[in-house]
Amino acid sequence: MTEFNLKEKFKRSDFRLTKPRKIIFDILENSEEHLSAEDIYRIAYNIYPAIGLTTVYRTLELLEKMGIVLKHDFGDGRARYEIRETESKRKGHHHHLICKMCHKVIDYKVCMDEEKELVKKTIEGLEKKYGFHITDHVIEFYGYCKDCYSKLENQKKQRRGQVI
Amino acid sequence: MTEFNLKEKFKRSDFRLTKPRKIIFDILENSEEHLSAEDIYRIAYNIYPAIGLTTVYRTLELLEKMGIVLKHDFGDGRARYEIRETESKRKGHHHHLICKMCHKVIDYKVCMDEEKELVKKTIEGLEKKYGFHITDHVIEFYGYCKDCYSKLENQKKQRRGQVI
DNA sequence: CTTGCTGCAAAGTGTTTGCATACAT
DNA sequence: ATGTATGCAAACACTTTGCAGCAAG
Repeated sequence: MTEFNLKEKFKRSDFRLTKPRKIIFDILENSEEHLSAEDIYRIAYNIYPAIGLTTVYRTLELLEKMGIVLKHDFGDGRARYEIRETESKRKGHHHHLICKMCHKVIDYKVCMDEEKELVKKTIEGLEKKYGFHITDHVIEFYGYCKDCYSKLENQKKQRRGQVI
Repeated sequence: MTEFNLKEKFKRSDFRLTKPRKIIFDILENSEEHLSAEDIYRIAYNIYPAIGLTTVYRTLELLEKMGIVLKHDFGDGRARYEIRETESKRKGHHHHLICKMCHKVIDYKVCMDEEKELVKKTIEGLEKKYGFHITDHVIEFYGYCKDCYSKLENQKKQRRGQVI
């Protein structure tokens, strides 16, 4: 059985359960979003204005090293953090669909057993072949969302118009 | 038939084929690595010391927008660029295996038709469901390479030793 | 009490921008 | 000739570090 409470998990570790950490854990556990350090800082600040952005960065770094949080780069110039599915009651395993223009990210649930099976097989193969110890995988699809795609098409049309 | 020469492709476009661009194209076409802007700048500098790092960034941005180059973040704090397989005689379609500690990246070729089929099916499903126009996908496995993994294990042992 | 954790300010680092000049077409 | 592309320097934005004080265990 997986334990879904970061605070519990932390008490059992050698790290200290401080006020800033408690707040950051709550935010991560209760968010569906991909939060940046700044996002988390702002939310935390409302609860506990004494908190510093540095602490947010340091806590996230710690959580990442502990394998509790995943750090992503979706191309908008800042790292985004997300709690792992095994640590969250809310998030199941999912992949990402990312707009290269507005950087919107859609989580989509993986339902196909076929895919899970294939990923498992791939991991086994890679670990054997390259001697890696694999802990995570990322499957992401990049492109343009509906809105940005039509903007793009309009731009093309306009450019053609100017040339004529 | 795909055209494998960036310079040719560029002549047909509305952009100007300048000396810095020629050099950057050559570097990208002839490299097997995932180069950073700085890497490319250094190689280019040896051929043409008048080149500026800014130009490298701007050229890479342009190539990315044209869909000729892929920009990656492997977690070492700088973007890395790689020519697309359709633009290169050298690189076939591949995915990445990334060490979270030393940031080494292994390219592995995808041979399984099963996987290609699944990816195709997934893309079609996502485009329909979310109205996205998908242009790229990324499949990456993260973990620790053999060396870093044993370093990690040693650290754990030492820490246990200290506690006793 | 001990020492890990915190917040602040400052430094660091990759990347982008403003601008006058050079150059491809 | 004309307008795009360039290189430099400066600006930016996110992230990390040094340090003295605070507080969890």
